[in-house]
Amino acid sequence: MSERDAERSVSQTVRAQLALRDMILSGRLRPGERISELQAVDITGVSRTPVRLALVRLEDEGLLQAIPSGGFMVKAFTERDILDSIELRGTLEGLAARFAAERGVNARSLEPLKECLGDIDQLVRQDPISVEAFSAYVTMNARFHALLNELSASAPLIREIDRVSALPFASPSAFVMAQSALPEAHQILLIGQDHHRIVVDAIENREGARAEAVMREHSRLAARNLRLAIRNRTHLELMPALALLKSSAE
Amino acid sequence: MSERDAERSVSQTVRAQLALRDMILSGRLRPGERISELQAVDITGVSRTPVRLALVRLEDEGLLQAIPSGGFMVKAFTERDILDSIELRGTLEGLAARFAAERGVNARSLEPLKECLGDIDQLVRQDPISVEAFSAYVTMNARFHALLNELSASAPLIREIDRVSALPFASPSAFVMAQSALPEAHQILLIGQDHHRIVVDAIENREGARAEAVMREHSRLAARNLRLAIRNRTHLELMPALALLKSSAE
DNA sequence: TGGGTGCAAGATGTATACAGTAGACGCGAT
DNA sequence: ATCGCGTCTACTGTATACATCTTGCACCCA
Repeated sequence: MSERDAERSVSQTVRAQLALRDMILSGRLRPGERISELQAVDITGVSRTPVRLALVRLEDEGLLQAIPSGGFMVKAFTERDILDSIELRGTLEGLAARFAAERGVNARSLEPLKECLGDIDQLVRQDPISVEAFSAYVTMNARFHALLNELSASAPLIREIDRVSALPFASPSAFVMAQSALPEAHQILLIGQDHHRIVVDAIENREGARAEAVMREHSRLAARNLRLAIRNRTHLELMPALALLKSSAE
Repeated sequence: MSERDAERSVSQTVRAQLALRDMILSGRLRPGERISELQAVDITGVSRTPVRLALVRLEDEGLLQAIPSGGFMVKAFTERDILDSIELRGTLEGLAARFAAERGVNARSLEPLKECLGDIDQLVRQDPISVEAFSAYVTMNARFHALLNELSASAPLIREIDRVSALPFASPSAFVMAQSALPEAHQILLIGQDHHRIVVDAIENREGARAEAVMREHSRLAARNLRLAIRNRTHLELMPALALLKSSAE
């Protein structure tokens, strides 16, 4: 399918949503700035109706904030908001891991997870790790987390995790690329992979508390990465989500 | 302000949303049933544009489910979904309590919470408890939980708690009224109030783990109520949310 | 009789016209 | 000079007309 066909196949609403999200995350629309519907029409090239739907969707995605008198503005986040969102994700993923462990999962469901574990092993075995490997890690890591969440077999929980992870700075892989520029990079990746291994082991042995605790701690690696990267001012361009930071030290 | 004025002052979108939500929760629209936009126009009396927005909002509220080929259907929930949602709320409220405890709150912020505690005390002191007192309890309980969540001072967390609690069967007071018909009613209320007291104490003493644990356990009272009420088949009409139950034993 | 194809009806997706309202700017009066 | 009022502009909220797509039913052919 050609790119043009693909563009035609998605609805105007989705197209508008993607375009606006891109504008926001790239920082071309600054936090606090009001987005008028007509302005959004100019940006996206679609009419007001789908633009309106896209704005509503971006609002509950958390990127926009409704103005009481009508309309929307770009939401601003504090560093605390970001750290809290990461802790929030960790808590939810911890709950998912606990559910999986306590309720038990059959051996076959664990197979793809272990396979994924092996794939990541191969990546982190390199020293130093290439940028391509980092990029591959982001993909595999996302897959691992998705598989893990599914093991909870809890639709309401998965829904909330997906929602929280949709925030650009709260996803499991948000700051992995930024981390690639840090001297501690390799070590952090090895620790993260150890967490992965432990949580699978805990689930297999039906150790709910252990599974929960390690997933919580796992999310704090992302918090650590964020703090390191901000303090070192290294490669802030690898973390586009930071465009949403209020009073940013950018 | 007259009722008619009030009706005029809210937008058509909100009015449509309220009308449709009412139809869903009252069971007049059955789980799995498709809601066409034109049908919704007939029900609400507003045009398709605001109806569409209302449907989108109800979707991310969790009451509707998008159909891949377009349109929406009423979402169906299993008993497990409901129990998981309650556990989910408890986990989030636990996190809020832990944040409050670990980060510390000044004495003045605790005052309204303690006041609320006292008000609930007066209610549960009655024996037996009148239906009016149960109704008042629902209000005070909601206030207590709201104040507690605010103590976390975490906007992202409060946002998620509000979202989860918006599900009609996951809110802190969802099954309190049903409980009013149970013989264990008074005892359960006293235990719940004890939890309230403990979490305030834990926050005051900066005992994060204790605050978190008690709020988790607190939510399980709701789960217990639900199970009791369903098994006893008592006053299912007091739990309109159960209209959403899949293959319900209604 | 069963399966496939085509048509029709009704649904959603989209665009646009119109109405109502909030906010800003300027002008006048005190 | 400052405060208040009025007007004007531009935005959002709403309704509706049009286009496209899905789906269900009927008919025809094998």
